[in-house]
Amino acid sequence: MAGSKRDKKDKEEKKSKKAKYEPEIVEEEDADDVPDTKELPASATREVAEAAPEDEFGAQDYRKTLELKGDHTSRPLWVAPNGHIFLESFSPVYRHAHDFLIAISEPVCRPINIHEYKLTAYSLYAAVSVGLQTNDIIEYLRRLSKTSLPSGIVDFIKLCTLSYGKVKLVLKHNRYFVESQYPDVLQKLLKDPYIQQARKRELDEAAGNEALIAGELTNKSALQLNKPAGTAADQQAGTSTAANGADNEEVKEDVPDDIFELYDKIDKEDDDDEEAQLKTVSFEVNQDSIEVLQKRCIELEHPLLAEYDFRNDTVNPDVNLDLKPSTVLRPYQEKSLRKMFGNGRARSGVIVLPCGAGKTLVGVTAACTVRKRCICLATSGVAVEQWRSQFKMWSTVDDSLICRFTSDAKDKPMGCAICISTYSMLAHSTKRSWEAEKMMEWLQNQEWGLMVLDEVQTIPAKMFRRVLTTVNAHCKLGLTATLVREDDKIADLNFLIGPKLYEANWMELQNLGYIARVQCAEVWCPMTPEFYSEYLVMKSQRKLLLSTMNPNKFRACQFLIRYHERRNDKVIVFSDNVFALKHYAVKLKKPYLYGPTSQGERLQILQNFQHNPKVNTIFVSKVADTSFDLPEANVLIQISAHGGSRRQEAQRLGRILRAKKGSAAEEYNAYFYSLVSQDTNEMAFSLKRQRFLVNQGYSYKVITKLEGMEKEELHYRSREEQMTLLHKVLAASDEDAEEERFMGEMPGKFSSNRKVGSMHSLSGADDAIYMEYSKNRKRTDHVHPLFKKFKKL
DNA sequence: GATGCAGAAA
DNA sequence: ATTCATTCTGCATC
Repeated sequence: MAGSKRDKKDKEEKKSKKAKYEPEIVEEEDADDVPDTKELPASATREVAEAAPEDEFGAQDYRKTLELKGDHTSRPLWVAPNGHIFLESFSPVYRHAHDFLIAISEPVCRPINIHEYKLTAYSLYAAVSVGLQTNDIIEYLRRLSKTSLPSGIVDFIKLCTLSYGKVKLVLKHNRYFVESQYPDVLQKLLKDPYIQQARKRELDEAAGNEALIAGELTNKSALQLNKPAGTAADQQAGTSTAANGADNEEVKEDVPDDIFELYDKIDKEDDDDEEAQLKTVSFEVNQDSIEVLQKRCIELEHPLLAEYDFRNDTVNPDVNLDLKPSTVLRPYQEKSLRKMFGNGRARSGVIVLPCGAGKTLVGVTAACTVRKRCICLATSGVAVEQWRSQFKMWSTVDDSLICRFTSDAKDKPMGCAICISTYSMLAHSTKRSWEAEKMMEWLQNQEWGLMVLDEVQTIPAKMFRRVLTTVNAHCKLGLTATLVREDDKIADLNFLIGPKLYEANWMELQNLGYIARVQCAEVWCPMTPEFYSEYLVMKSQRKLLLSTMNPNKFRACQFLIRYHERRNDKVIVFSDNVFALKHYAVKLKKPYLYGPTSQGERLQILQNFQHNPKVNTIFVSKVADTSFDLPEANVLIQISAHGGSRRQEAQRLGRILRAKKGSAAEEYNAYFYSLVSQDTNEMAFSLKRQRFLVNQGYSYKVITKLEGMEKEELHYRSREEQMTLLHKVLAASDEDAEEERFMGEMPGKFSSNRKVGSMHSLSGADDAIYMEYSKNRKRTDHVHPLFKKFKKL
């Protein structure tokens, strides 16, 4: 066993050349400095080695290695030896298989028919920490699979899961301990120099015991594990499992029995998977070293599980906090909470739900379940207010128990049950006001039951670390809409907060009517000749401006606004570029809102948009990416977006995702347009931005011509108007970059650009191609270029 | 006291 | 590589 493990590791190291194994000892004099955690431990990121013959197209043929089962048609999965799993979404047991796969693997891509998942060490670690056991995983996978399981997969699962979940990090009396029921595991960990450093020694030595103190912290609670009672989550839990049962009955005949048998078994075990174990060994660790410790433990393949046995915590007082009887949770919200509280304790981790799907309610319910002091962190002051009002809306909490802590609202902290603050407030590094200083002291001296971290993906990792290390909480719950980032920092969440506990499938929520059904479209706007010739000569920053100010784009935007206003839709237009934002808004006589807009004015604009039937369109900058709710909007037009940020695209889509009422008859009830200037950088960026949503199953329709646009009276129809606009744009950009423009005129310097230009100026031919393209794809049934690859599947 | 602006930080 | 928007604080008002 140990031998095969070593082999595996060697193989991995060879495969990913960046794997670094020699630990560097932390410098003594720089105790504050956290060692570099950017590099993820190889054991955490590793994947299963590829082992299949490839043809010249990279397709792999497993017919020789895997045996197809006789009844394969009624089993939903293909498990490839490289750890990728393919699920038929039309299978009668789709739901079960999906729940299972979400628990053990990462979703890669979920278009209509076949969903792709990937087994990783992290995902298996997460599976163990929500209560699944090695044999269950293998067994269930085997039963769902159409073929025999690749032996490499079985080994990989064993390797990743057997050692996981055996060591816990617990907070007791405001001190941290590493705890385990397996003394040999702790012994092994303590041989590591990092972990030795992290260990707090005085205590053990004072007790005159060099070795581990066995049984010092006996885990009595393991004996009495009941499901949390009294919350709506539990009342609903019963009904929804009953519904699942009904599903089973209907389809059972078509499906091999073993699939259901095991599912029921796992379902039961999930609740009481822990056997009564009385011997627990532990050692104390320094709070400052927690992060190093966590990282090291992952590298040693014993990730620390952070669980909070809140119902047996007699040190911290219970707080009077319950959900209102009228509060009803949606099935997926319960499901995510059941992952968190599955064994009667609170597990730390991340819950991923799309915007508008009710993340806040999940957080509130978690707080009401734990019923200990709870600290909530949000990204902005506005969000803090929103959390407060949501707490009041869903729970019975008394106003006096909520304590806000922001620069302009500091409630009295004493005796409060819920503290809501911002990340920047807690992470503030420079001088604090007297009041803030006092408040921080108090916060740090508390032992918090639950820490809720909102919009966890947007926080810079550094700030995040500071927050996590200054405040002590038994359990951390991260909430987010998207677990993607363009940098690699997202994996840090895994050991800073905990594993992903639950991730919703956007398409599924859409089909069930919990979020709006969105039609995504990419509208291609040809550049006018004048703008394009300038575009070719400009440097990249101003290319951006020119492509967003493209008169044809403006006209498309105006047309779409008019079209949707006639249908009584509420439209928001996004522009990252402030100049474009103002110009569009002023020209179209619509209100706009951006950074410098004062708090009061923002409120006014938003309220008008919500209640005033005359204000149906607003223009917003990046500010609206996060922070405030726009519950009414159902049309979104994006005229400029910076870079290829998948997260931004997803977040913006989220702005119109709140389910709309009274439109069940229509196929779509929300619209998302991305206006793209043809032949510019925007095309490439737009493709990149869409990747996340495409993986979630959304499809983008390409529109090259908007029906009925000719008939409308729109701005910038004549060449004169367009030229005036061009001059205005150039003048505006000249203001801040005069010399650059001058350089642009010089023949030598930009010759290469000009060459590109001359190639593109053959674009008479290009136009012809696009014309043909649009003809083929006109109206219905277009296949976006992106989807070609899915068709092959 | 609230409001508004500058300056720093991330 | 830059821009934009954010949050703090402190100091000036009215």
